[in-house]
Amino acid sequence: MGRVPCCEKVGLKKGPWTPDEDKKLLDYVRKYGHGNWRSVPAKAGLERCGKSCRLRWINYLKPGIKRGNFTAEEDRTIIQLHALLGNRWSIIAAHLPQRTDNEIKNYWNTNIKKRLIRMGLDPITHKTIKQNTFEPFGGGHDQSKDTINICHVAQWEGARLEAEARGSKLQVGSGSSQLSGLILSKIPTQPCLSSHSVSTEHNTAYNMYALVLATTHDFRSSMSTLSIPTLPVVSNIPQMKNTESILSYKGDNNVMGASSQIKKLMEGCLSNLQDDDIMVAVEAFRTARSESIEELFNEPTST
DNA sequence: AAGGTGTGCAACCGCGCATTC
DNA sequence: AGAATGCGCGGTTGCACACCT
Repeated sequence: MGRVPCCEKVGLKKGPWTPDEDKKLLDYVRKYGHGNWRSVPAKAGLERCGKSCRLRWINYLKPGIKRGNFTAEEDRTIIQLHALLGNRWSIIAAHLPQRTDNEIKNYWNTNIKKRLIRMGLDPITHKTIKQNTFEPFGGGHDQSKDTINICHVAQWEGARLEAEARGSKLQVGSGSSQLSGLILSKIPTQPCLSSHSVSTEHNTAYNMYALVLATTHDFRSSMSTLSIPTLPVVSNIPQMKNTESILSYKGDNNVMGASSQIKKLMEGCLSNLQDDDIMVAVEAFRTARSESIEELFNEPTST
């Protein structure tokens, strides 16, 4: 059975909202609150889908929304959080309280992404593009390069999942601001397979940051954020001798297979997470200062 | 001036998750 | 337990405007 549409779409208006519609929605929500969004259009006298009303309210009408140019500080926060979280716009937006996820997403796609590309950085991994070449499999590529890339992706994914987990926690968090030794750590460029020789380029250019949650202040590992005692499963990734065993690399070419495994195994760790971790990390991140990000902001924004 | 192209952004769509019944 | 429902998210689309030729 297919999914039932969120509302009866026949006869409903689509497209840009008029000032009159805005006023109706604004007046209604101010008076009664939105309650069940599906019922809002009828009650507010709008010929719109409830979903459309919700979107309009969240992205435009809700009080306290800041519009207009992003500040350099906001830019930094977005870039840093994106490096950690990927396209988790809602979580990123949670750290820019007056901005909406939609606005941040648009800003990323139309502005920051292009600037990163122009600088030769991959907007997804934030690595230099030339070292991030996932060539089509079976296309006469260098296997050792692929292996290294896989290791990097696995490291990256692990780090990202940790951060993401904290983001999720934050979203539903209770607001406690007690710190638990959260630090920011730079993941080194250490090759995962010692038998392979790795170019200096790989070693110097691969700067990946991750949030590290340590339950004690005894940070035994300065080598990798993924070697955290409280996250044993994740910590295994960089040391894996046989990456294919977890990545299903040749089987389905899907590195995300590792992510889902890690994700599942990490679930048990989430209960230890503290609120506000992300914000603390962002502050730490700002202090740590990624060279490439600094470079980005030294570059003129207009061409 | 007119047509083509690029850009930015608001809004839509479909999916997945959570909640309710 | 499972279907129905609602919400939120991320990806995508389409329109309006700016700029170029």
